Amino acid sequence: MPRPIQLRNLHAQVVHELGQRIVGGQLKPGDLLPREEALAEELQVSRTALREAMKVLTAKGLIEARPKVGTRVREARFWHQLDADVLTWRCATLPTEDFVHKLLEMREVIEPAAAASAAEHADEEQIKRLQDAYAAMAAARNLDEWAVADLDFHQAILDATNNELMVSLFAVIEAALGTFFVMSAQAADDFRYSLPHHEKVLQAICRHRPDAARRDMQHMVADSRANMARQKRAARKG
Amino acid sequence: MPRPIQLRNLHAQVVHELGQRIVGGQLKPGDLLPREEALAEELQVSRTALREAMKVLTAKGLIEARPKVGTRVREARFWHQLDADVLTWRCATLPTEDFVHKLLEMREVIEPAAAASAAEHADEEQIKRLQDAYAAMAAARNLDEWAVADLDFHQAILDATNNELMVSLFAVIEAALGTFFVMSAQAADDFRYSLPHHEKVLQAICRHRPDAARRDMQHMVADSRANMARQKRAARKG
DNA sequence: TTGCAGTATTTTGTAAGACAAATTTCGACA
DNA sequence: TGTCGAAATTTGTCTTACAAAATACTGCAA
Repeated sequence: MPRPIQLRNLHAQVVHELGQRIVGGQLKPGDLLPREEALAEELQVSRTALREAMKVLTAKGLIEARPKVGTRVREARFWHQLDADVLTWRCATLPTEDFVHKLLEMREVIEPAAAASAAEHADEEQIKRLQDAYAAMAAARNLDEWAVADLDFHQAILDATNNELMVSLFAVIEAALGTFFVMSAQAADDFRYSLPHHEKVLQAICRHRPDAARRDMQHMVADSRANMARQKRAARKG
Repeated sequence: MPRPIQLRNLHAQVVHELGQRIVGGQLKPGDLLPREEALAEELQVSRTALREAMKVLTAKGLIEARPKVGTRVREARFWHQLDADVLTWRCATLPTEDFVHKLLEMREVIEPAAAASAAEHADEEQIKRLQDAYAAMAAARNLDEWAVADLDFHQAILDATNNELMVSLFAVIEAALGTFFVMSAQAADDFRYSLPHHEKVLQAICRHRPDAARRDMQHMVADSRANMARQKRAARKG
């Protein structure tokens, strides 16, 4: 008996439901939502709960409400694309090739710079955490364990920059790596292939060598891109 | 007669008011907000409007509500630091030297990469817009006109990457440039000093030279950093 | 027929009151 | 002293009512 996904709050569920409809393309920019009373009835919630959800979606730039005229879906250029929820909704279905490319471009920009900054600013505790994450990757016995440890590793690097703006970009890295994990789930045998790349980056950061850290991270992401392309070809021949 | 700042909606005003109190440090992480009924009375709004505002602040990661225990201000590491509102609230008062440094670090990461990507991906219309923005900068007769055109120029570059994730980083650039404009408001005589830098970047993008665009943009941001340091020294002595 | 003004209508915005659900706290009892 | 259960408090949800804003329409006059 598949019970419905229980998010903590009712309005959180509504946010998720409508957000997914919009970002997923079921509701298109320019579309007019049903009036609040009708939509509330359709979703089986009170107008109060619905409105709390709508305010959140408005804050994410997805919709725009005006008296008398109604509530419209905004153009995609107004969406807060870096918002963790928006990214999650975009990756809910397997992302398009185009979007995967954009995620990779972001990694290529963010991660080498973050690695360099981390090599410069990381304190001992942060380096310890990085080492722990690496150890967990080395010890991973399946793709799931690897994925958790890998995310931890990359987050630890962002944290080690000691720049909270950089840290907030983790949502993007998470989306990119998450997509990659899903795509490589089929070929799950050699999930540890990138461990040497991680070790190099780890060493460079431990030794406080920004340039080396940047270069090694560039290699890691470039390799990741190549691997993704390989996955794609395999999937096509499939 | 200074009328209160009229944001469109009541709850938008409440979002602004509470958001500023939190990000501005008047309410600190761990602090417990008054219960909804009391806070609503303090702010002279209904509980309904207050709750719509609280949901927005929750979505921005600033607060966390739980039944019986109340609503707490979350630790800064959970705040959505890239959110345009959060950035605005942080820059509402003149930012700390530390934060200015972090904004500059972000510019150094984002803008050279964006310029390179723009040189690769920009279409004719996007280049036209970039040229228009440059022309407006060249024609600017005061710091205000310059600021508008400058923001336009940098946004046009992000748009020309044709990567909506990159475009969403404009909120960060806007905060960084905005802070810079405020700081250099005193020495408003040579506000056009960086025009040659902009011209070089423009040319590189027009000619589709990614490497040149990256390098020239690096120079521009480095120069901006040097100028900021100069402002700071002047402010200390002055 | 066309333009304008004023009115009607529709939709979101705000308020208020009641009750449900969750969670902590405190007390009773073993 | 420990554990279980009841009470109290705070957020969560629903309902109803009305205010405000903006469009659409209607009728009048030029």
